[in-house]
Amino acid sequence: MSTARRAGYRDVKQTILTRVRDKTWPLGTVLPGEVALAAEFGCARATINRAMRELADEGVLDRKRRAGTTVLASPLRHAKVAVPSVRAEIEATGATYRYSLVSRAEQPAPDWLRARLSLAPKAEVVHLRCMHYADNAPYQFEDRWIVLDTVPTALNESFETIGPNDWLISEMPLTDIELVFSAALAGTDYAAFLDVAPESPVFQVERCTWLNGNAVTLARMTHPGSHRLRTAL
Amino acid sequence: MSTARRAGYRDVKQTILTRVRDKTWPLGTVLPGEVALAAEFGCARATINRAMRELADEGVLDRKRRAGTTVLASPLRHAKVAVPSVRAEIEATGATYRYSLVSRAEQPAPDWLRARLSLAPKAEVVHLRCMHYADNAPYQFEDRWIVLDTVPTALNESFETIGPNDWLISEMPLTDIELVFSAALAGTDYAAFLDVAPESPVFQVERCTWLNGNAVTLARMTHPGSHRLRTAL
DNA sequence: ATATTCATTATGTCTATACATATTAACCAT
DNA sequence: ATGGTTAATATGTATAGACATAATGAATAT
Repeated sequence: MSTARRAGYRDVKQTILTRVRDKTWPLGTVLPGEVALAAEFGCARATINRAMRELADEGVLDRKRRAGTTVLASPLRHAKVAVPSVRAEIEATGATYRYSLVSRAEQPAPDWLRARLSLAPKAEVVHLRCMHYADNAPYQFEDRWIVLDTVPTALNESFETIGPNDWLISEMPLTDIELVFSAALAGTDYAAFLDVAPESPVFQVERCTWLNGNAVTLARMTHPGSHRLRTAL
Repeated sequence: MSTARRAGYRDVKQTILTRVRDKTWPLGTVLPGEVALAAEFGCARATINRAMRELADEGVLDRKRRAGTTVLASPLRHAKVAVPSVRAEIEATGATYRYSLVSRAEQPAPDWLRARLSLAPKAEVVHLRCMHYADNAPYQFEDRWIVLDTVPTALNESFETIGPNDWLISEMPLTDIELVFSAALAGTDYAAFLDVAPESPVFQVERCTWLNGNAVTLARMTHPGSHRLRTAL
């Protein structure tokens, strides 16, 4: 009558999750060991192991050798933020993407940037300013600094037809990303590029990327305040 | 001479990652099958499987039955955003946390909220307005709506000493979260609470949470524009 | 009391094997 | 050509058994 196939790791995960959610196993509970659960579910220890390991990866459980598996405090502490390239972000909405280079300069890294990225005193960077349009409406103004010590090939690239983000993705491996979100006022500079009033709010995302501890690039991306970064999980 | 223990799944992961990064296996490459790699690394197929599966989970590889495993475009598409409670967020910086309830009202859900959370026409909500201080300086103004159909116990809670977020965490399980980040102007209302000028920018995070498809609560959290939400991966 | 040693225990990882399942490519009939 | 059937194939999942490793707590020595 029932569809009871043997329990797979998904079934086990689901059941454990339910028991955590309905407080059958409240906060801090140490769950039965893998062998015990394997007996209960009638499956192999490896199956229980995978279920519990994945729940631990997802932040639901905490596992320690010898100590056993415990229920963690807040089941949902983390959300994933998609970090698509602007192009992908725009094209995903069905709009037409257009890129335009505003300026390009090779220069010594300004002090604030050296401090921010822990650069050497005489580090050189390429500073780009770019615009990204969605259906010809201003979508994002991008201030981009690329560290030449880490990415020397940036010297030979004009960035007139390809955006720095798309170029870097195809050119450079990355190991770390740091994101900072904040709000600011448009001011005269951004206002002109984004076609909004200087006293209107703008939404900024700063993205630093690193390769094995060496700074690769810093991007400061500015959107009209009406822009919304949506994410789920 | 070499420390060559038998390759574990971590070693396999590392080696594959290196080959992806140094373009030994460029974008779109279909990697050798699991059996072939198992032979190369001198380990069992399950070991290769785990390594590749985890890399797929991390967004480096794409796996399809029969089609094989391919190298994905952007090695870092997702970042995790920590969603701590305000209290934890403030106390993590070493500052003293203070909470204060501004207002509390039980009312029918306004139209925009009903639409936003897909509520029934006659749904009732508790609307709270709260302030969170770090070292007695305004840190966050919180507009909070709690859906009474889903959380009836909110009726009996005054929220005068405990913030709605802390209360909900201890009270309710959650299954889904949606976050929206944006920028806005303070305006007279927020300005007074956050102690900033009305024409200054504010940073807003809207958080909807759900339990099995039923809306639990919506929080609109407003910070002074200088606030920075930092995240890494 | 304090430190050291050591057995115990739960998880961590690997192996070899088996069967399931999605997808493609080749084949065949129309 | 077109459409449907089928076999081959790579991954997906499960199994039992084995050994590794970290953490605990008890027993022991200082």
